Amino acid sequence: MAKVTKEEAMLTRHRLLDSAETVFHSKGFSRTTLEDIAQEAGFTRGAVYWHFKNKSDVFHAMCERARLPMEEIAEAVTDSALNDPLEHLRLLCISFLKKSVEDKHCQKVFDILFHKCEFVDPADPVYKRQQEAFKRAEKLVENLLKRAVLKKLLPINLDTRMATIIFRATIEGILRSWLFLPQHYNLKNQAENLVDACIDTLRFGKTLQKK
Amino acid sequence: MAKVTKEEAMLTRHRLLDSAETVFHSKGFSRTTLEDIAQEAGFTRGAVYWHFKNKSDVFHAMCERARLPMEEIAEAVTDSALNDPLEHLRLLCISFLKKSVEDKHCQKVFDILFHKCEFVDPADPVYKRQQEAFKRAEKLVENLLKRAVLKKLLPINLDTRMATIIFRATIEGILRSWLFLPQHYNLKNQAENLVDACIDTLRFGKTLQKK
DNA sequence: CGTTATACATACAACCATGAATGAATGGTG
DNA sequence: CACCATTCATTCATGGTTGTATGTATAACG
Repeated sequence: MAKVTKEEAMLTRHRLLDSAETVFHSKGFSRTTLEDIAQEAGFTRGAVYWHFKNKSDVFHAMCERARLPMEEIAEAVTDSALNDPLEHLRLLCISFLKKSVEDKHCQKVFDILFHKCEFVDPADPVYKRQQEAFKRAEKLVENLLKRAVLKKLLPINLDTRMATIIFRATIEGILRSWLFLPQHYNLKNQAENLVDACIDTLRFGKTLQKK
Repeated sequence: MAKVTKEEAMLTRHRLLDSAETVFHSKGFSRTTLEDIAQEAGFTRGAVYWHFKNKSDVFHAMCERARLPMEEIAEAVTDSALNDPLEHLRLLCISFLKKSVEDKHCQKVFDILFHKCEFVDPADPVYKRQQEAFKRAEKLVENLLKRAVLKKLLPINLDTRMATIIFRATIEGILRSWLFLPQHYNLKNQAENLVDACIDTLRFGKTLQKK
């Protein structure tokens, strides 16, 4: 028993990543061994060490794989809301939240990133990934807010900097809290309302306006 | 060299917890050894095993110690804003955020809880602590919101449930994001504005009103 | 003032995960 | 068809951490 088709090899790679998702999710990053991951997928550690450098590399690959569906969403939204930056932001957040509820892969990976791993070494690729994701999200939001202001969809004197910070923090907080206690309420049903409420803050809040 | 005063023993206990804070914060929970904690404080593992059952027990004690200053804040606020539930909530959040910035102990512990440990086993005391802290915060917020509605400080038809969820998530998200990138902006200066913006959402948001 | 429990340091045994080294079997390639 | 690289399994050596057991000096106590 050894040596399979290239396709089969890619399949085992994905099975290993699936396995990593489940095991990381149930045991946490630090407590899972490569033995756990291999066994869950029906292989041995040899397979893992062939496809990946070490445990951190498995983690990195797992995150990278989960990134694609999210980017697809972003592109789909960009196409559908071309000239309305505020609607763009709205749809982006709603689909982001809904996707995190519906897609079990995304859900697990986000839950792992929020609650089942540690961010310690700033040189760690996963740490840098998160930092960049944060900054990218901020730039995206702030850019959309500024365009919305220009189009008079938001108050002319909106403090876009503070608005961005609080808006992004809210979306993140909503997802993180729900992942921590999913049975607490139905996020899938409430996603629109919650996002709309966030946008209300931008529209009607006096505190976020300068001077 | 052995056997010191009871006071000295209490002092070493606190020094070990200080040490735990710094080491957990710099290396993360899973990567820190009891040897690390002991050495940082100038003791050996024997001292740690005398004062605590194991590493989880150290962690638990560390959290427990950091809890007190936060509760003092809550009490101080309760005294100062007796008949204005909305102002109560406002002061509570502002002082909570400011304390997290000013008090280095609180800051480290929160950073550890957010980014440098894993929440896996629901039976783990620390996991349960967090769950209960979450639920307590929600009840506190919702209670204050309901009282504010009764006092006509907030719209009569406010959906307090959703309002609570989004409000608490925002405050948590703000703190977490700032801890992740503290140099991103000055939270201490902006705390009031951010909290006021959250309260604006409750006041002026149409989406959070029922029907 | 003698005894005992305390507050640590030191020493020891056991386990477990890692990473590399090796093996084996087959698919791809000329 | 022969050879080599691929894909995984198996084995081995190693180190590092844990928990406990033991040692010890002294503060607390009667």
